Amino acid sequence: MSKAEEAKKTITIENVVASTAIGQEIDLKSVTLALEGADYDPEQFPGLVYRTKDPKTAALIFRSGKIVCTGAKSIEDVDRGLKKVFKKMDSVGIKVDQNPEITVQNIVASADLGSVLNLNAIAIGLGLENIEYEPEQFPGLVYRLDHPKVVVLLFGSGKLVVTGGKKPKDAEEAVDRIVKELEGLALL
Amino acid sequence: RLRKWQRRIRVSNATERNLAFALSELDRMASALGLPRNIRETSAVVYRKAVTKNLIRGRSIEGVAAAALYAACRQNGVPRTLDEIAEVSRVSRKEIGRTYRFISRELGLKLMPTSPIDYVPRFCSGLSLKGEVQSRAVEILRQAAEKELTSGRGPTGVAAAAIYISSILCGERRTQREVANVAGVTEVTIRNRYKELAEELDIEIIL
DNA sequence: ACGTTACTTTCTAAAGC
DNA sequence: GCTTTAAAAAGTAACGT
Repeated sequence: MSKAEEAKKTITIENVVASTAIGQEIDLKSVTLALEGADYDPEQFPGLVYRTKDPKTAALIFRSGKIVCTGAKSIEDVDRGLKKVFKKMDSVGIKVDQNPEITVQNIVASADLGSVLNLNAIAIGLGLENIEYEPEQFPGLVYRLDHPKVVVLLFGSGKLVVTGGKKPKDAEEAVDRIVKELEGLALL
Repeated sequence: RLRKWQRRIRVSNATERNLAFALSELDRMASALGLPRNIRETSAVVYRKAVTKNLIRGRSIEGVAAAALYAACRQNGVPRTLDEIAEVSRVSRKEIGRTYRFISRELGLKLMPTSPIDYVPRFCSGLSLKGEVQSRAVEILRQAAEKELTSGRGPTGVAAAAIYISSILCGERRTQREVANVAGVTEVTIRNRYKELAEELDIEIIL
């Protein structure tokens, strides 16, 4: 089996960020008082923070009725988490459309290439103009891809992070390309 | 017609005033760090290029000047850490680092990551260590680079560890605390790096 | 010299300063 | 640009014991 196939098997989705909107304005003040565990400090941030334990997510609820859900480990968990948020809103007297459109905005995934990397050689090989590698500031090498449009963080251990994608397939394509480019340069 | 001329003169004056301020800022920081004239000139060149490409928009003159100085030190092979630049700047280390990344990319500076070797002469002189200790530290760092013991590690920490080992091997031992202070890293970092170097390079350290 | 916590980098939406 | 949220990677730092 190819190294690309092996690496793709190690992909783990670590965080999914999604946005949605209930079609209604919300009085965050009253919601804060009605929902236990709700954090709302308009001086600091205009959104109300509400956390769910299963799945573990954090929802940011805004006056406009727009909601951002972060922390889910899968797209399914985003839906489950938001369903719970909607139910809670409902129980507090806010009429919520139980099936609003949910848009995945960002997916963070990790993976393992299986062998250590020489980041210095990779920085030169992939081109200093396309890469950011400043070990004084951060141990990871930053590689921005155009297709798919994601950002990959490569580490000396061979592990990596792919972020910026909107679907699981973006991470797979990114790993595939990274492996092939590194193999082409004999750096993997 | 006349207004257009006045505007040009005004813009010109503002541009020249800003450039003069930036150059004096570069000079002030360079003096505080005791940097030689060639680096001050390099930093001025980098700053002028940034102005020519309109990279100052949305950024402070101090921030771009600090980033230009940081870049100039690296271009000349005598890097200062972001912490050292930040100490003589009014801008935060975080802001200098982000501005450096921006102008580096926009100006196509294509600088290689800082090598631990470039810190050896300065750190060694700060510890009053002789040339023999320096060359031995450099040799350790060359081997470390070949065995890929530097990927992702902070250059100053690796350099400090090599100097620590070298000082012991040469019979001019410096304590981890002394080396840590000169290199601007913690003793914990030196300990982690030197243990790794000693083991991977089969160097026996007898304390 | 441990252990723990926390900060560095990347991404993304939200409303408002 | 900033503010807040979540998450991983690995290095470094700063606490406390």
